[in-house]
Amino acid sequence: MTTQSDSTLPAPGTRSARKREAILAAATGVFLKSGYLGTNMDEIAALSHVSKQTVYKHFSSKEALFIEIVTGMTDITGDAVHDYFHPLGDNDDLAAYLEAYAYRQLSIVVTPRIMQLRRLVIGEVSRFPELARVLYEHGPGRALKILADLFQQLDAQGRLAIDDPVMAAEHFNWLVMSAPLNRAMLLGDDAIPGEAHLRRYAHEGVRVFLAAYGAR
Amino acid sequence: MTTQSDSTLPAPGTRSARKREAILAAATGVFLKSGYLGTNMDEIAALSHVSKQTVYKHFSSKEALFIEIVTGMTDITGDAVHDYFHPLGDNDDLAAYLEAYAYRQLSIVVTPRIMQLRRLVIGEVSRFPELARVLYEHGPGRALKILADLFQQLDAQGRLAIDDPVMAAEHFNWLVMSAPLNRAMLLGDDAIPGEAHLRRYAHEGVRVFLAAYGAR
DNA sequence: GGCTAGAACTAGACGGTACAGTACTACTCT
DNA sequence: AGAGTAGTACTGTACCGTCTAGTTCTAGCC
Repeated sequence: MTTQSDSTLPAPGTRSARKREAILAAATGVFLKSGYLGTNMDEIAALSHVSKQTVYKHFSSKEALFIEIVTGMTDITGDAVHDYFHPLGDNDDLAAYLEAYAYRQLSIVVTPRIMQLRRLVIGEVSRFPELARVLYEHGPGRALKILADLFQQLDAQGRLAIDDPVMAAEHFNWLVMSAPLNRAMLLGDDAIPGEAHLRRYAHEGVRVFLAAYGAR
Repeated sequence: MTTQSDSTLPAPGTRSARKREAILAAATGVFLKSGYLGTNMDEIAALSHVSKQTVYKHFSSKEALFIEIVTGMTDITGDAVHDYFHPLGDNDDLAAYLEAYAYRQLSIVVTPRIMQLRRLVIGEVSRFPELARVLYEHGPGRALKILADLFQQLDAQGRLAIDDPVMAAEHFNWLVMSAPLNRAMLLGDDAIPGEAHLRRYAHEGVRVFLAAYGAR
């Protein structure tokens, strides 16, 4: 699931690999701060304490470096949300289970770095449509698929009453995520709600969801 | 509510005013297509069949022109959503009323131009935080305020059962808007759902909302 | 350990291009 | 007549990607 600019990466731990990591780290910061066009390669070189030559030895162009960074962050974030996903046991409390899932997702996504990544990718949809598609599929798309499967199962078990699992997944996902996400997208990182608020969004979102889709 | 770059606008209908409109129209297209940094003033001048001198006679800088365009579009769109807002009569069907409101909002916002405006503003949050704040307040912020007031009234009338009107407004708003909005934000204008789909989002959103907040 | 060949890296200059905003002269609409 | 505009050259700056010459690291071998 990882993408790399070249077929050969330097062996980990070597000087080359360390430089490469330094470049990636610095470039990530600069791209997130200044956007694609607003970023210049001299600043990246300076910030990573590396010569521009070395930057171009590791990444063939500004565009390649940008793509590498965005896909990397996208992969890592998507994995973080779903890696700890454990199935629901027959005797587990459904509301608590959904709330825990909702809160984990919120607390990972509604984060300054990830919010800025979203802003960056959204701003570049026309220049890099493929990148935005990947972000959608590794983010909301993946979550929606998992939730739809889960809800279909729970419907079959009689624990939920669901006609259209995909619609239900969308409702669940956005009931929980939308309010804090959209606020933070436009109002900036200062508008990111604290932990208590996020827990409340998770709780109330699940409450509404179960009122509409709970087994009768 | 309208913003203007200078305190004096040319009298409408004059050559000056016509040129100004031509510049605004052309610049809108270019900014929406290429973003702030990706836009160049020569292209705007050429597209509006006007010399660069004239562009700078009407707008003091690229930044001023950009701000003018974004605030203008934001104002117009916010007004379009709420101008036709008529209050709910005592005997009107609540579900139908909410569905109509939801559909109107969807059909205005989930539109190539407005989606591209959102992408543009979101991508420039760090460069123009004030612009993003204005977009939030004239868009979601305004809608949330109106909905919260409405829900509070309906709760007092016993037609809804609502503890927290703001939370309810957020749930309503995003139940309806989020799925199509987020798809289109990242997947591009081709992913904008057709009318039938938008109606279904409005219908299902209202259904879930009423299941959770309907009077018992 | 010490030695060497080759790879990786540094520092900065440079070519080429793009572009915001200005200057200047001639034209044209009111 | 005179304000507004066209056309276009120009200034100054920014920046991607390359090049060059000199330096430092690394891996393998004695």
